[in-house]
Amino acid sequence: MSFQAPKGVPEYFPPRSATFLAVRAAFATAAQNAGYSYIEVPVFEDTELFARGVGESTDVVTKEMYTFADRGGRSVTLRPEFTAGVMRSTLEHGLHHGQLPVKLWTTGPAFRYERPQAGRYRQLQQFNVEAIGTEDPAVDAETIAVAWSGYQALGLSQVRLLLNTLGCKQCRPAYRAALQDFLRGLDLDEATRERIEINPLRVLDDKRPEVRAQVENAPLITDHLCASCKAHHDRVRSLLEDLGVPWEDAPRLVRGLDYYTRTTYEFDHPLLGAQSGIGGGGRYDGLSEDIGGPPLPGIGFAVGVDRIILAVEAENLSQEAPARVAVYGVPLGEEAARRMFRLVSELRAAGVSADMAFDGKGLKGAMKGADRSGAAYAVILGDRDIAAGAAQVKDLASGDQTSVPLAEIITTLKERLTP
RNA sequence: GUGGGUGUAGCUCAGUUGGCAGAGCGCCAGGUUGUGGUCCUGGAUGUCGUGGGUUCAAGUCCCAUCACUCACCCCA
Repeated sequence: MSFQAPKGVPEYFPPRSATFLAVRAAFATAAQNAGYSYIEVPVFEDTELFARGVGESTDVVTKEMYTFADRGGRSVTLRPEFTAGVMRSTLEHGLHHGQLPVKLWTTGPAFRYERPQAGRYRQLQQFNVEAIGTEDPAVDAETIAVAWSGYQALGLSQVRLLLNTLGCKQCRPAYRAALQDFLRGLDLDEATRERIEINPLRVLDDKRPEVRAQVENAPLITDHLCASCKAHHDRVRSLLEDLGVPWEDAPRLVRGLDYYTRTTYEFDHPLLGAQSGIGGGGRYDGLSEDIGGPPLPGIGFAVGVDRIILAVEAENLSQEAPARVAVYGVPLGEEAARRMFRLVSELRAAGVSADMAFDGKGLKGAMKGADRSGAAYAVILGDRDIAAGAAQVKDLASGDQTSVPLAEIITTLKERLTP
């Protein structure tokens, strides 16, 4: 076969795809339980939305976007993240004109043109939660709790929560200037020196040891917070404490998107190698205005479904493939195949999952199919049985087999399958 | 964008100083002509990533190229 999946695009097929759905379901349940509603937003948007929303100084915008001209000459971009699109949709449809906050969740693929590696893909699957129109630190803590319960529901026990604040429009500029003063005095490579001028906070997050050593004594935002940011941050932390969600203060934690303000956080998993961030979020109080909307604060997170799958596997939590069906039909001969096809359909209509052997398979092959389907019962039907007006119902676990009149097959199986 | 590693059966991988292309798992069939899962026996499947070079002879050595992969950077 001469085709292969595009570079950097992971695919999930059975049995592993079950874990994919389980991860989504765990977070969807957590979000729904906390009163978040589903929103479906476009996979591509006007390029300008991301440029302004995510930020011109970010790597995501400057070198990682899948941007192209459509046939009408418009520049569109496959979403590199969800928050800008969710905010745009909220503003466009006036969701914020009702009671606030607007609490939304969404999920699907996002796209970034990067060199793939373990846990880093060009098409990545995210699960997002956004609470728009609130400054209440309790909602900051709520979003963290929602993500946390998603991880818990999957059984992950090694997730670390790193928490920081980035200050706000009032206090960040002064801190930024102080940080730049400090960083300009260091011995750094050219790319990093440029970053000092564009986005100095990100230098703090550099993972290279030689950089880390030098920023050891850099001024920290936590020492430069205004009174309201400090109160906000303290409140978030004390609420987390009330909930029993453990966190680590990470005063050097910076997120890569420009819109973050105040609360920022990241979930890490120690077993994943270089790309250990399995989720991250924060407050984006200026985003609405950045894209031409009214002042409208917000807080939310994205978790990486692909990386969570890796974490689930690293902690050996992958579930065994569930039985595909409860009943499997084994027809012998043309007439039996026709009757079985209808019986299987009737079983499904009666709420009993069922499959059957096709292609005129022989008894041995069909029974093998029954075994692999994970079915609890096989229904065997041959000419002999049709003549007798009955089918053989075999309990595949015990091997016991009984003859059941055709008219009673469905009720018998329903009964036996009900615990 | 930068650097390292790896390409052999459907999958995971072995393949010696260059000398007949292999194993396990899976798949198919038979043992059992109406019975799966265990067991036994047998069977099929390869442009050895691709192109070139060296050699009597290349999976093995050399060059190029492509793909995959890990890491930097960045982020979910």
